[in-house]
Amino acid sequence: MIETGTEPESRAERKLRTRRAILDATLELCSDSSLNALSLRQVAKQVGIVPTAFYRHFDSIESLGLALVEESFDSLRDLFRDVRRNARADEDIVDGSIDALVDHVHRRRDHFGFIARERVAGPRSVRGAIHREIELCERELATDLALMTGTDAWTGKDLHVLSALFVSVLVSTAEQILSTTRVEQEEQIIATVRTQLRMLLIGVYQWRSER
Amino acid sequence: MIETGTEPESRAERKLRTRRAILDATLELCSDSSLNALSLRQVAKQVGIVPTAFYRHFDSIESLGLALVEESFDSLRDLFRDVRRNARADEDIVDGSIDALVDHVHRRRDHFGFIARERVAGPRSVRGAIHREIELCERELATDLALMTGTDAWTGKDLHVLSALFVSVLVSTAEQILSTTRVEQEEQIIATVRTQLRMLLIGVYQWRSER
DNA sequence: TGTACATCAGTGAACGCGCGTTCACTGATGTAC
DNA sequence: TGTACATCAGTGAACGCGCGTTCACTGATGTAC
Repeated sequence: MIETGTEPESRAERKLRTRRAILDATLELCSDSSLNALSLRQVAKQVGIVPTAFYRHFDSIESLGLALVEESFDSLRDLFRDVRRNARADEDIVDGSIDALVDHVHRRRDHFGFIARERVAGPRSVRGAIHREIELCERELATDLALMTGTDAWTGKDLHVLSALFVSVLVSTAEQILSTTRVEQEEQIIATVRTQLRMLLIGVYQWRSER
Repeated sequence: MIETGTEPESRAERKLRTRRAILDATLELCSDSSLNALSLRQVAKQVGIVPTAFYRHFDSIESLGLALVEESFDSLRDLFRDVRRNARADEDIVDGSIDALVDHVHRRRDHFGFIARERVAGPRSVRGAIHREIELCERELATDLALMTGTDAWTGKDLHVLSALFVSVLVSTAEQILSTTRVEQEEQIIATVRTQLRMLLIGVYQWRSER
């Protein structure tokens, strides 16, 4: 059979495309509220399918939310991977990390906003899934930090504490970036977090864990 | 007229009591979701009034939300006042601040949870009101920090940056405390933030602003 | 290659229900004289 | 103090609408032979 650019989709391909459309419609529709305030019918309408067709793809808005947690954390892990790469290559770990953060938040506003909102206001199961994912990120970052600091001055516990602090600051910064649209305000947010991380780094360089 | 314990309420008193009941019912009903997912009828049912009676007290769920922002930030300012008092009196500023935080979050779980959720997932006007209030808190804290550090080593800008960092860490800690019910987990959260603040303080003591 | 049957994404009608808001009302409380 | 009237928090019926979910269905795609 001759392959052409306008090959008709298989049934599986079409289904996947509708599923994708549902995920995208949901991210758009709950972009300034929580999944709890979103109805299945709103999603179906936005996608252009009849409400009952929704059930061919997800059991409920809640299980759709769990799928979105997974793909949102793929974006967040992309960010962490870039931070790690910048930390190895670049001259300045602070600037490199902030650049990666800003870049990824801009590129996937939808995913980062979704995590920020559902983390505190989503359905219970979605909140739980997000908390587990964040803890995973903290542990992963702690492992990376161990390689950077050496194990002489830092206990594993303190590494996790520091990792959690970094994550807090990054989450908070991401939330601030998401809540502004003015460029000059964003630049100020970035300048602020840059200084904050530098203050923090001074403490980090001097720190010796109690044993 | 002789005052007795069972004096009949005036019309104004009764109205105030219903208003209070509406505010309390709302805090309870949206304790694990956003105002956007809450209906006027649910609130009325919980209070024990007919749905239309709601309008005698508030225009909409949204304006009710703005009233709750005000009273929630009264609780948050109480916390800040206690932190300030502990900072003056106590031996250790870190322990004192954390004690005050934990105490206030426990006492007004409803208010702190409300701020945490509506800050990111509430109606636009409510989010705006919360952001303004948080900025006010940061500025107030920056003024206090100026008195503690002296103005020789710190610019006003850096004081605000540091203040914002403290607020970020406190907000993040409050959110973690709110999302757990297990005592041992809470103790770990507290131990973590204690170490985080100590790391940060090392940086703070060494910091000299660029001029 | 052609045919007969199976699969299944999406349809459309129907259900009972809770929604926000309107309206005219009731009756206890408050006020003016 | 007593009376006549005003105020207003709360009532209850009614409205049109969107909700989640059920069910039997359609018709294009996929598969077995």
